[in-house]
Amino acid sequence: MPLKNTGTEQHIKETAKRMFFTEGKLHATTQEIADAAGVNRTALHYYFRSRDLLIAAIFQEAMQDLSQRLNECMTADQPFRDKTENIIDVFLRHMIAFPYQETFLVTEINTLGSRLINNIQSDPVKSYLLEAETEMGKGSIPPMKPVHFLMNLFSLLSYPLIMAPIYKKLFKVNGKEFKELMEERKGVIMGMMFKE
Amino acid sequence: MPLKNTGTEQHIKETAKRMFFTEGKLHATTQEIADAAGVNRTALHYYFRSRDLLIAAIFQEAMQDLSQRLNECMTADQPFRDKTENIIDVFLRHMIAFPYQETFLVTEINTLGSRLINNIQSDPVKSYLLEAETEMGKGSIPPMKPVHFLMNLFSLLSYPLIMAPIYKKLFKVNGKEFKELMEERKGVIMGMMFKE
DNA sequence: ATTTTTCTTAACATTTTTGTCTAACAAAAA
DNA sequence: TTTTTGTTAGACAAAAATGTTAAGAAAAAT
Repeated sequence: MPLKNTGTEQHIKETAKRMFFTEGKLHATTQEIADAAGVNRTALHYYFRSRDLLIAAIFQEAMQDLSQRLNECMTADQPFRDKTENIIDVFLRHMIAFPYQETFLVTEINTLGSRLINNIQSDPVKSYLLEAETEMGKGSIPPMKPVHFLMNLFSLLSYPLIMAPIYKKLFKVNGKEFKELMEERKGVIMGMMFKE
Repeated sequence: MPLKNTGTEQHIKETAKRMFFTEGKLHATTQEIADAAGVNRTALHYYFRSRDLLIAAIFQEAMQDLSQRLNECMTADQPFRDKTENIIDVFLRHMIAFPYQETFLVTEINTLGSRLINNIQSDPVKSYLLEAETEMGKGSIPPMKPVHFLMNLFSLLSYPLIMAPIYKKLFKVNGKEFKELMEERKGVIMGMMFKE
């Protein structure tokens, strides 16, 4: 089977991801995606058959990507503090590049139903939660239900980037200044999560 | 000029808000909104003229509501700790009822442009940030740029509720259990924000 | 080289969504 | 009452978005 493979399929998918995950344009039409990718809209149907299937493909990959990142970070063979620091690094970098990936996922789930995520792997998270509990016993992090610890961590990582358009106005900072603020977040978050 | 005012206009707007802000159905069509409101779709055009104007009205009110909440909370005449506790109460309650209001705002800004929010009031926030700075001097909260303190606060408040559909699966909790977790957040957040 | 397959596009068709028009009806005002 | 005004619904129209077909170009295989 010959495959010309000019990379158009990947290119379309990546362009769509950029619009959804990076630019936060959750209402993007097939025409807008095709235009942004610099291809005829038919190409989009040639590779994905329908808009819904393109969305489904993107959803699955985003879910897969999230699962894998969680997996790798949570089950890494590292001391708890290092592991958490790595989670911050990895997720913060990801949020800077794709701030609306989770928003996209949640929006799709809300419109199509939560059965879309029955394949999510919760074991790696569970093991991290156990480690957090142990750590609380040692006293290096304040005692609370481990899920709260994890929600706190992800909240501090993610929310400011999702709210960027509003925060920029509210704090009167420009794009560059906001970016600098985000670079400072790692230190801030570590300070919040661990007793210094 | 007689105004029959059967409440239909308000009812349509509230239904639309419920779909957008509470259910997170950001792609809702006029037909879906009309159906949910139990009115003919024409009523929607009669009162709002077009879909875009309905969206614009909802956007403005949501923005207004956010501004006002910020204003009232941030400039209340209270000691800093009490004030912060009140912010948590008010915003947590709001997030439980309308978890996707901010998401809606940001999505609209991303599609229509950030000039939509040039009327946002940043003075009340500024005064709260100054108070936070004073408080850091006193040592009751850890030293950091005040904006980080505020972003931390809002993150801890908001993000878990936005991610609810994913977190329920990831933590294997049902709706009731998740709701209970959210009720616990106030204490958790206070513990995170203030040195105990 | 030519045949086959993959890829890309333009033109067209269908479906979905939005918007308009008119008639019907009710309630208030004249 | 009748006239006017506000409100609702049905039918229709227009626009927007999605989907299909057919045909040609480019690459791979024979």
